[in-house]
Amino acid sequence: MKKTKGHPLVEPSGSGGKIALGPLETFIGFHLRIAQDVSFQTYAHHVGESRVKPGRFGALLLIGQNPGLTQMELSRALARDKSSVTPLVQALQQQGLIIRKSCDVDRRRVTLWLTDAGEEELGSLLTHAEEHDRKLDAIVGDKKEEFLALLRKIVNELA
Amino acid sequence: MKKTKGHPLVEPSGSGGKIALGPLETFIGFHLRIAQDVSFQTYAHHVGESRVKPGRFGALLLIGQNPGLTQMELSRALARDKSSVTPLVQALQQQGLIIRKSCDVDRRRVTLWLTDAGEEELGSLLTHAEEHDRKLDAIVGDKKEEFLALLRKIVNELA
DNA sequence: TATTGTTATACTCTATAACTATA
DNA sequence: TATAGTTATAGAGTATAACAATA
Repeated sequence: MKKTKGHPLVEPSGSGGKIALGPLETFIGFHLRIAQDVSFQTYAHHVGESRVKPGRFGALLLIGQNPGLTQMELSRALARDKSSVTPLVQALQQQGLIIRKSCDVDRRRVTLWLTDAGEEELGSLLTHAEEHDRKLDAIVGDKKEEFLALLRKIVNELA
Repeated sequence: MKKTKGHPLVEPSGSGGKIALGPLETFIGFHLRIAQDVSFQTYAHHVGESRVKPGRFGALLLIGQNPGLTQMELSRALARDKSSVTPLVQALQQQGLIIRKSCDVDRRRVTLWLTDAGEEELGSLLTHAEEHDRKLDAIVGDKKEEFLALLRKIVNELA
């Protein structure tokens, strides 16, 4: 992906972007999608050649914040099917970032724990994420709390 | 995916959601991601068994709003590589929703046009999208303009 | 019977690189 | 040389269904 000056779909008019959006101009869902896309791609580019793909960062962080999390709990937290979690945690294990222990009280369950390397990697990823989010903070400015409140409201009323 | 009551990650505390988020609590990027995810899944579920996947809606709409768009223009507008656009437009063509004509003035180019069926399908998709976005409107309320302005600002300053 | 996790399988979306044809 | 589009190919990410082990 080339680095562009301004997003082709949400450009200040007159700058040469001639694509018409029609009804989408005022769709919240559409702008949410583009903003998330740009934010994610910027972050992914920033992290670059990290060993941990952006999509795995969330899992690593949830395990770090909730040691002993089971795969089903992780599945629910990520809102992904359990069969999608299996290859994810296997990859993290293979990278030496987590260990998986079977649960004593319910031997069906697998609990997840960060290794020392996992803690270290998570710390590094968090540093990058914080840098990225500081850019977003600067853009949003003093509207941040209001903005976050609306995003949370969307999540809670739609889910 | 099961229909859940409240998103597992952004739940009013005390409702049984015991997953800790740590630093993510105040990350704009994180909340953007979850909000977009929920919004998208709600829309996808709403459209249901449509012939056109949510991801193709954007392309169909851009062609509808910009008749004669070339594949490269579509590629830039969607911020996707041209090689990703080829199978996309081929699928839309196979569904009888668009036609592709080679451009007279530059015979390398392919221009894209909706068929009557494409117009009809787009109309139906737009109706669903509007219904979905009305839910978002209700959630955001009178903060909508401010909210959209922030989303646009994120896109323009990050891209 | 219900739940946890795995496996087999498949589909979508995306990209890189090499190619053709035009310019 | 540079651009528009295709093809071959590969890699994430995801889901459904059938399964084994356990509750």
